[in-house]
Amino acid sequence: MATMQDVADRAGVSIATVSYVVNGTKNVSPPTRARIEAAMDELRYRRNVVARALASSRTHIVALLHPVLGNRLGGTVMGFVIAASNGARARGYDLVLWPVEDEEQMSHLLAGGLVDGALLMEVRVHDPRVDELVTSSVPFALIGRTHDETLPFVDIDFAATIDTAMRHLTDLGHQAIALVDGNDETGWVADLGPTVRTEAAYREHMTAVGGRSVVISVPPNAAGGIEAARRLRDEAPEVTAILLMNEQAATGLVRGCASSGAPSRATSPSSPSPPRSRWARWSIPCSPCSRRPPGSWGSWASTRSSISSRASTPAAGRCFCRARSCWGSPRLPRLARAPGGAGRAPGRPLSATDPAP
Amino acid sequence: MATMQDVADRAGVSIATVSYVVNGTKNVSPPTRARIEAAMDELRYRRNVVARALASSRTHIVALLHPVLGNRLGGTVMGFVIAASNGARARGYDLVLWPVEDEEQMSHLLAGGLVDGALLMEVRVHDPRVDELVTSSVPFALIGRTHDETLPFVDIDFAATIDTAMRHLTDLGHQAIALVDGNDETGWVADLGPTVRTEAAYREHMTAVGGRSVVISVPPNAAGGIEAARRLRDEAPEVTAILLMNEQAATGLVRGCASSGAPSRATSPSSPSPPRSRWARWSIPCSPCSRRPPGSWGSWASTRSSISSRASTPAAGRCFCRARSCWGSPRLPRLARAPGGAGRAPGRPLSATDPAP
DNA sequence: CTGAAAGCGCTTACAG
DNA sequence: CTGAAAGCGCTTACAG
Repeated sequence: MATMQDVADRAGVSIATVSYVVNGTKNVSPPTRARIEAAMDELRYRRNVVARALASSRTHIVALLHPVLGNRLGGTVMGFVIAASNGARARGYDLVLWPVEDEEQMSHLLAGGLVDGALLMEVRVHDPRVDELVTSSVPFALIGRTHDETLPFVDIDFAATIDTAMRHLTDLGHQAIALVDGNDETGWVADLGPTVRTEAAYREHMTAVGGRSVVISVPPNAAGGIEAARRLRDEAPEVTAILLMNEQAATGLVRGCASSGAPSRATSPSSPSPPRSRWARWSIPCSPCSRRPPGSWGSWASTRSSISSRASTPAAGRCFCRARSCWGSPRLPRLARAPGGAGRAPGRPLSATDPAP
Repeated sequence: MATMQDVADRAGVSIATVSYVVNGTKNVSPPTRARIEAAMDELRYRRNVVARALASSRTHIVALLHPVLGNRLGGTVMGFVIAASNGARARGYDLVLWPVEDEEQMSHLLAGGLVDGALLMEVRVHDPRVDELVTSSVPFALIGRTHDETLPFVDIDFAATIDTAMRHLTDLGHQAIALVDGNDETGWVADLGPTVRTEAAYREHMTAVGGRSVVISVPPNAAGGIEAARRLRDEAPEVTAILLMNEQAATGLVRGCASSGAPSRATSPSSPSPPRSRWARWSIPCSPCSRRPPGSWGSWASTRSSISSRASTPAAGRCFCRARSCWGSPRLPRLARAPGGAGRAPGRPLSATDPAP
C-alpha cells in the first residue's frame, strides 16, 4: 500500500504538500496539484485513516451503539440507522453500528479514542450507559431519552401517538381499552423509554375519561402475546380494544385472541351466524395502510407504534401509526450552544466543522 | 485522558515497560507490575487504540459489511451478526456492523487500514463487492457465497432446505407446488445466493419428480406478496402449496391468497360449510414451532427458509425451517492453508494469532 | 527484567 | 505556494 511519502517522492514534492491536496487544506498551484494527483492515481494511493486519526485526533467515525439483543432489528430501528448513516456521510463521517452489551464495553470503546461521536439506541429511563456517555469526553446524542431531558436527544412523541390511537378507538365506539406492553425478567424492557412513556400517557388518558386502566406487560415474543391474550380474557373480559406497544408479541397476541373463540367473518354477507368470539376481527394498521384492503390483515411488525384494535367498523384505510416525532426538538439547538467550550465537550451535538481539540 | 507516558512517569518506569504490562507481551517483575497497575488505576488509564493500531498495524476490529437496504434485519441475519460478534470478542476482536452502499465505499474502507478483517453479508452470485474484497489485502470471509466456491465462506445449505420442505409437502399429498421468491428492479435480489440456489434446487426437484416448475418472483414487500397471490391464481390455478423464499412478502402473500376467496375453517367441526377458498388454511412453520398449536398461525418473518403450505393436515408440531447449514464447511480449512504467504493474504480466513505484517 | 530509540503514516503550525 | 520538522501515542526489536 503506497504511502504519502511514496506519492511525494514520485511527484517531486514534500509530504506536506501531498497532505494539503489530499485534504484540500491549503491552496496548491495547479501544476503541482496535477503532478500529485497523477502520482496518487498511479500508485493507487489511499490515505491511511489510522495515521490520520492519530495525527489529527479525529477519526471521522460515529458509532451507533446498539445493545446486542437477540431480537431482529425492526423497521423503526432501521429507519433511525439509515437516517443516521446518511446524515453522517453527508457530513464526512462514517457511521458504524457497534453492538455493545453493557456500559463496561462502552467505556472501553469510548476511551479508546476510536470514535468522534456516539449515538445511543434503546435508551432506558434509568440508563447506566448514558451515565457512562456523560462521563466520557465523547460528544453524543440519544435516540430516545432518559428521565433527564436536558441531555441531547431525538425521540418519538409517545404522548401524541397514544393520543392519536385512543382517538381512533374511541371514534369507533370503544371504551374499555387495554394496553399491552413489554416486560422481561431483567426489567430492561419495562424501563425502556417507549414502554414507560406510552404507559404513562395511556393511564393519563384513561384517568381523564374516567375509565379503568388495564395494562398487561409481557415478554417481547410470541409466547408473551399469547399470555397477554389469556390474561385479558381472564382479568379484563370487558375489554374490546387493545393498544399494542410490543411489536414482537403481536403474532402471539392475535393468535391467542383468535383461539379464545372460533374465528368468524362478522362482515361477510354469506355468513349468517354471528361472531362467535369477542375477537371476531382484528385489524393492525401499519405503514403501508393505504394499500391495505379495509378489514384485512395489515403487515406485521411494522412499527412499534402499531395499534391493534377490534375494528367492528373497518378502518377504511386510515393509518394510525405515523407517530409524530420530536426530530429537531428545540432541545438540540439549545444544547448546541451549551457551555463546554472547546474540544469534545460532553452533551454537545456533533458537528462536521468542529475544530480538532 | 492519561497517556502511557503519564503512567510511566508516575510509576517511575519507562514507557516500554508500561506497554509490556498493558499487553502482557513480556514478563515484568511483580513489584514493578504492581506499581504500574496502581498508576494506571489512579490515572484511569485507557490505551489509545488508534495509536496502538498505527504502531502495530493491527486494529483488532473486524467489519461486518452489510448493504444499506431499507429492510429490517431479520432473525437469520441477526443470528449471524450476534454469532460473529461473540466469535470476534472471544478472539480479542471487536465486531462492527458497517453499512456499505457499494464496492466503491467498501474499497475506501478496506484501504484505509481501519479493519483487520471483513465479513460480507447478502452475497450475490456475481458480486462486485467480493471482487473488491479479493483485490484488497484484507482477510475476509463471506456469509453466503458467489459462483466461485473456492473463496472462504459459510452458508446455509439451500439444497437440503428445499429437500426437507418438498418432502414435507409431498408427505402431505401435495404435487403442484410453486416457489415464490424475490426480485427487484435492479436485479439485486434475483442474484442473491439464497434466491438463485433455492430456485435451482426447486427446479431440479420438480424435474426429478416430473412436475411443472412454477416460479413467481416478486419484490420483497407486502405488495409483492399480493402480486404473487394474484399471479398464482391466474397463471397456476392447479397449485395447492407454496414454498416461500421471500420473507418480506409473506404477509402480502397470505393476505392475497385469503382474499382470493372467503376464509373458512375447514377443520372446525362447528362449521358445516366446505372451504370456500383453495387457500382455506395456511400454516407457516417457523423456529418456535414446538410451541405452535397445530394449524394455527406461526410467527411471521421467522427465517428466510420459512415454508408456507396449505396444510390440509395440521403440521403437528414439526419444524421445517431449521435449515441445515454449511458452517465449518471443509472449504474453510482447505483455504486456511491456501497460498498467499505471510501477512494478510486475500482469501485467508481470519485468525487471532496472525502475526503483524 | 528494564530502557533508549526508531518508527508506524499522517497533520499542522511555523518559516521562508 | 512549498517544505522542514515536531508530534500524535503507541509497539517492538535491540541492548544491557
